Amino acid sequence: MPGPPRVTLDDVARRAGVSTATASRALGDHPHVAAATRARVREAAEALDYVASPEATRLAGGPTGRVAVLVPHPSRWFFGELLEGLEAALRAADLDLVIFRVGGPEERAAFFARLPARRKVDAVVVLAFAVDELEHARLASLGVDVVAAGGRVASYPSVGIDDHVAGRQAMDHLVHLGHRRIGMIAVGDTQRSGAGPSGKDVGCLAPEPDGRTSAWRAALGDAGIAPDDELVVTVPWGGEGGADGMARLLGLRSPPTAVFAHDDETALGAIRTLRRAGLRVPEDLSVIGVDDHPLAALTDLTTVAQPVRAQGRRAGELVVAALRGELADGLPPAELLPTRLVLRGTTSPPGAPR
Amino acid sequence: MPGPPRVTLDDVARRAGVSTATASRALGDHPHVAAATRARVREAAEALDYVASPEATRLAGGPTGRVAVLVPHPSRWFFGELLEGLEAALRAADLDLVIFRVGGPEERAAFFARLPARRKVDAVVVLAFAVDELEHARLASLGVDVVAAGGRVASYPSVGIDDHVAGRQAMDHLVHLGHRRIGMIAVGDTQRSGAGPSGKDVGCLAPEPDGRTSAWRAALGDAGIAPDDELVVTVPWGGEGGADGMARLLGLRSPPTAVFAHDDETALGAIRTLRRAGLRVPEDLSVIGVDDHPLAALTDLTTVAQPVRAQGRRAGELVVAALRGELADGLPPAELLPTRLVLRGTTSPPGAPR
DNA sequence: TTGAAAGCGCTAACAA
DNA sequence: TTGTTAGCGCTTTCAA
Repeated sequence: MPGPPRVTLDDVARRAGVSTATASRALGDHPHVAAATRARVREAAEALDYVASPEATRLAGGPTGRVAVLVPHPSRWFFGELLEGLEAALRAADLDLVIFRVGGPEERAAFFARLPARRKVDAVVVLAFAVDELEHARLASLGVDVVAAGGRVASYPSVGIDDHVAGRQAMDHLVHLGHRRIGMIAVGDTQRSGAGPSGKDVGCLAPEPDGRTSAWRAALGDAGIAPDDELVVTVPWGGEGGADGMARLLGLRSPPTAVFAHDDETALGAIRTLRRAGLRVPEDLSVIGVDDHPLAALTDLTTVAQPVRAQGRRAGELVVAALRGELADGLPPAELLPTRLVLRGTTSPPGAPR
Repeated sequence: MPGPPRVTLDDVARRAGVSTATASRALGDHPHVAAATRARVREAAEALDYVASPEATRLAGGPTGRVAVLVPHPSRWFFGELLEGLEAALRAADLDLVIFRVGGPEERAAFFARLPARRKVDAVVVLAFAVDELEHARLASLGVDVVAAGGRVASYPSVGIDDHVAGRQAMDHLVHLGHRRIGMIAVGDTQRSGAGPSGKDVGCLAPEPDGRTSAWRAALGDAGIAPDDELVVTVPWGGEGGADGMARLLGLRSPPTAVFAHDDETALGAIRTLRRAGLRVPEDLSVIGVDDHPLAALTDLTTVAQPVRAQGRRAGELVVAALRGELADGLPPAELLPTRLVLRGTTSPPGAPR
């Protein structure tokens, strides 16, 4: 690996017949550079295929041009979509994305203990997880901008959806269909690192603890139905979790006629359990999810769609704005992107003719 | 954003009572440093919570400590898994992962034209796509090590599976069940950027053009069945593609009794079409995929499992070895990880009693 | 074994 | 508007 011959700013400056200082200014779009000079420098740079050394740039006081992203589970569709959107927005601004996985509690603790992103990035994007007090302090110690995507974190600018509204869209749909006994398969927040070091978990830094579940309760209340907590089961994320949750609901003395699953993958798991139990969806039991995962369309799953990639993209734009110092002071903005009900084939009125 | 007070090597050296040169050597595990001195420096660094500035390190001639990964579609399970494995291996070696999306032809062309990774990384990992001659040259111009994961690229060290073997495992299973008319839903290689600039596509740099399809042909041949090309349909990647492919196969004068889908998501799409057509799986038609996607277990899909995350992890290890100069010279190693048939509920003998 | 000193390539005062 | 110059924090000769 000999490496290509390095073209330096000196080379460019020499070719353009100016000093390196002028060359630097010209390339950096600084004011006070004659248009002709600027053009000449640009040409020289172009001709020489010049690329500034990011290291030297940074060392001399510039930004790193890098953004860290903290992602719990890169292989899940939701996070992958966020990542795609984020990458696109940052790439457009010529920023590089450095990925840090913070999945399980150990990985997460390791990240915040060692802070491997230290001194390496201009900003950090947190993907869809609650940040506790200690973590918040560690992040602050990086001295860089922080943005949250895919979930709200009160202390940072963020972009996400309103989980309560999304939940209401799902629940209201079921209620309007005439269901009165509606189950909920919630997903245990495996993201939480547990209670903080002080023993108290810091709610104010966490995303809405349970927007979708609170929507379940509220929708029932508004419909004059007394919420039966027995109908809420909490499971680990994923299809298997959904399958288990559904099994638990079916084991109730009085099972629900409809189920609101935290997300599409959980919903698909629930449907598997129903199929295995010989129950028909939606004739015997309706199921609705959240996300509009590609497989939802494929499996004809009724769901509440959320624009995931757009959340990532918008978060990237917030990062760019923050780095330009264009973010308004005061309360960090919390942008909520719209969700919408997508009617498909897994919901129908209760006891509908097969 | 005031940023934290920066601790420099000078601070560490001063605290340890040595020169920066010695401190640098001590921290960098160089020879010719007294054990006691080394310990003292280490302590000082620890106490001061010192982190070397990567920029300064690099500028002074060290490595960047960064690896670029070129990924076509971050939101797909397969790529997400590769990413997770890769990140884990690199993180263990204290290397950062910078992500570059190279999805569509434009993005891809843009990447290779601008080469935004230039001067920023010590190595590049290419995730599961063919690299044409021009791209190969551009990558070489980076002057860094290149490793391929999730697919073979002849000129680079790589880790993947043997697509032909995987295909045979699937096909042989169907053949052994007694199927003689077996369809194949292949996935169009949307990764190829098309013919190179010279008009000729460079086969030698591409992964096996079609291991799974060649397995289809070979398995039939070995079973004494004349392959009918009509039974091979090529579709775009994804569930919808699979659904279309299946529809085309059903439209044949003589449809197959079993179908080998390129991957699980394609297979799931195919199954949807079958369900909508009122056909039972596997009684009327068997379906098998490749991957062992989490949803395969959930949907009881018979498949050929491949260890995706392990491929990513192993690729990361190859990168680390390469950076240490530990990679044997000569032919780049092509590691093939084992695949295995996972029997589930979507395959059965043809015309099996329902 | 350790220290002094010279850069690495760039940006940002400060002068001109 | 442009040039001169002094670092940014580290690694690495070369001497001691």
